[in-house]
Amino acid sequence: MSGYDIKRVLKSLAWLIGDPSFGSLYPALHALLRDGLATVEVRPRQDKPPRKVYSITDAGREALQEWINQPTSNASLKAFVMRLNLADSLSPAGLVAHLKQRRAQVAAHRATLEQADRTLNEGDDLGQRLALNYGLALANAELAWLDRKLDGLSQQPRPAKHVPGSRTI
Amino acid sequence: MSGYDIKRVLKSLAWLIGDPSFGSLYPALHALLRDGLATVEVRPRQDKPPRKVYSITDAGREALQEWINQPTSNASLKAFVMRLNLADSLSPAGLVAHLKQRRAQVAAHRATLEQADRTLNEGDDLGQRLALNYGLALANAELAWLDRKLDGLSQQPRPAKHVPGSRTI
DNA sequence: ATGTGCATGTAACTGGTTACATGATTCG
DNA sequence: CGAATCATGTAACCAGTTACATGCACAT
Repeated sequence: MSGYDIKRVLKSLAWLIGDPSFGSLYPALHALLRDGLATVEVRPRQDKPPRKVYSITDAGREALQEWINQPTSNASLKAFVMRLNLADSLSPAGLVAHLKQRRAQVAAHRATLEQADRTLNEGDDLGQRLALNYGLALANAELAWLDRKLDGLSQQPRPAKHVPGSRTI
Repeated sequence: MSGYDIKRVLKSLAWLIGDPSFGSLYPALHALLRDGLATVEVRPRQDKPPRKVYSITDAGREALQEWINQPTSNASLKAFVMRLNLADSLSPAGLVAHLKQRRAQVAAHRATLEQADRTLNEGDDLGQRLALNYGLALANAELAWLDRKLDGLSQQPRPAKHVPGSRTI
């Protein structure tokens, strides 16, 4: 993809992972080139300015794999979605491990929220209770989603062929 | 509260809003003092190091109100939770407005996710589809939560007295 | 005694944003 | 014909983290 393309994809997930500026994206791409993790190919087009199409190298794939596999101690939503987005590069087993890891983290997080909710006595700060309640709702929704996906993945580890109209995912 | 107290509260919501380091928290507190938005009171304690208890000033309250009221163009989860956490400082009507604003933003966001989901054809990138699906699930959960809260707030704008065992929020 | 939690701070570094700069194309 | 979108980049600035520095209290 080109830098612009990457920006567009990231933008579509802006709610989850934010939307990096070109001022950080292009330098990052240049750094990848410098480190041999990616290559560029300048594609001239009719009546259009040429685009710079970046491709990942073997070294890049290796580094990516390493990044994906390193355990995320912090339960950062952003990092999780980024990894999810790159799930292709994971083996099916790796994906399951990733989801399970996330599940454990969210469950732990929910426990701390519930703990905080319990210690916060009735009369207290409405705002804090609202925020806590919100967090719990989101955590529960995420756990439900993770369980659904994990269930689906364990039942049919690799959907051999696409059945028209099934829309699994 | 003291800087340490603030850190603890923020930490309990780390999943939602992250957990700022002391290296940013203390300087921020000093800046508030400098700008007259807060005051400190040093409270010496028996057998313990003194704590610096910060209090908001009228000017600070004003600035906070301004911050809360300014429309959040970016649907940042972090900013939303922060505002939620400070809902006390809002009038009940302000809180409702805030929730409604958020509802509109999340709905818009869900629409863009659905759009992206539709354009992403079947065979495409599993990772991207997973991330999109995840985003949709979270968005739907949040919308449901917002609707529930908005419903509750419109029915009893201000619960006059606490009824034991009700646990509304 | 040693480590963990309380409690406060500073300085170097880093990663990111904002603003700037350029230029072609497409749409109303 | 001007505005928006495509498309790429650089430089100044800023907000935050990491690492460092200090010291007391409490539990194992």
